[in-house]
Amino acid sequence: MAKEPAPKLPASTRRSPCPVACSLDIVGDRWTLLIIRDLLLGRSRFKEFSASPEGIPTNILSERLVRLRRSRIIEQIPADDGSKRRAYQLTEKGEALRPLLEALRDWGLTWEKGTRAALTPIPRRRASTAQ
Amino acid sequence: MAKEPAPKLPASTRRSPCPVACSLDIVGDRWTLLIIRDLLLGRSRFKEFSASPEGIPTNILSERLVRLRRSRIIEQIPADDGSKRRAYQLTEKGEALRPLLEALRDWGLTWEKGTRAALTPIPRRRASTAQ
DNA sequence: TTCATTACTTGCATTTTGCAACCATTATTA
DNA sequence: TAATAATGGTTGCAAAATGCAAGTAATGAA
Repeated sequence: MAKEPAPKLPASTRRSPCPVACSLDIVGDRWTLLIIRDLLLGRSRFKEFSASPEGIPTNILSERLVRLRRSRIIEQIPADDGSKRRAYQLTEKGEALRPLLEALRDWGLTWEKGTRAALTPIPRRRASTAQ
Repeated sequence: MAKEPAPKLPASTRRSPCPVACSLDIVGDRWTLLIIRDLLLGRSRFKEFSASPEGIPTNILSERLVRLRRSRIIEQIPADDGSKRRAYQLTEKGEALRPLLEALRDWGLTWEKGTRAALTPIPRRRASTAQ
């Protein structure tokens, strides 16, 4: 990871106690929610996030994954392909962002011409269900 | 306004046709949705946005207001205090962001300790209802 | 053991942010 | 009416974040 982005985001560094502002402190940038989107779509590996059409730079992706793990929105699990590599998956806290992503999707579909649905409801996967 | 931020945000400058990515191109930063929050709470003047506890810098606020008008999310109307000054209000497209803000609020309230509700449902105001 | 892939890190140029100061109108007051 | 204050911004600049290309360490495959 490139640079330490503050130890744990303690409540004292928040801009205000407003839950909207607080949520934006955590997921309010151009890339973080795209990673969440990919996870909701079933993607789980660094390479898969990197391959998404928006083309997130690898240094940004790497830093965001660290930040998301610190915020307990994602966790690392053993990859289900038998290799030693690890995969990412949403925690319960991360899964709870689904309505937010759906709201973003619905607004975009309704008000911006030329967008096409990408975030369809997919079956939830739960931790330790390595299937 | 400080610097022209691209004429109209034509579809061709989008990172992808994904409606989530497209929405984030428009409202995906740390400040824009706080302005929308304030508008949903009934605030309508530059000074009121500026006075919110998160303390948005005035140059950022100014640039975001221009951008939001370009995206037809807000519009300027005559202030309802009889003065020559103008106020901002949400368009229908902007009001349609309400579920998104509610999702942000709910997630913050549930998962981040120490946040307090700020975005409560308030009666809608419609354009040209200068009351 | 060599090569390819994955999952990153590093360096650097460009862009955005944040802060403080300043300025032009509009409104208030004396 | 003149002076003063408040509103709604700009401007300049330092610091931080972003984006791109290139490099690297640790697997995994042949």
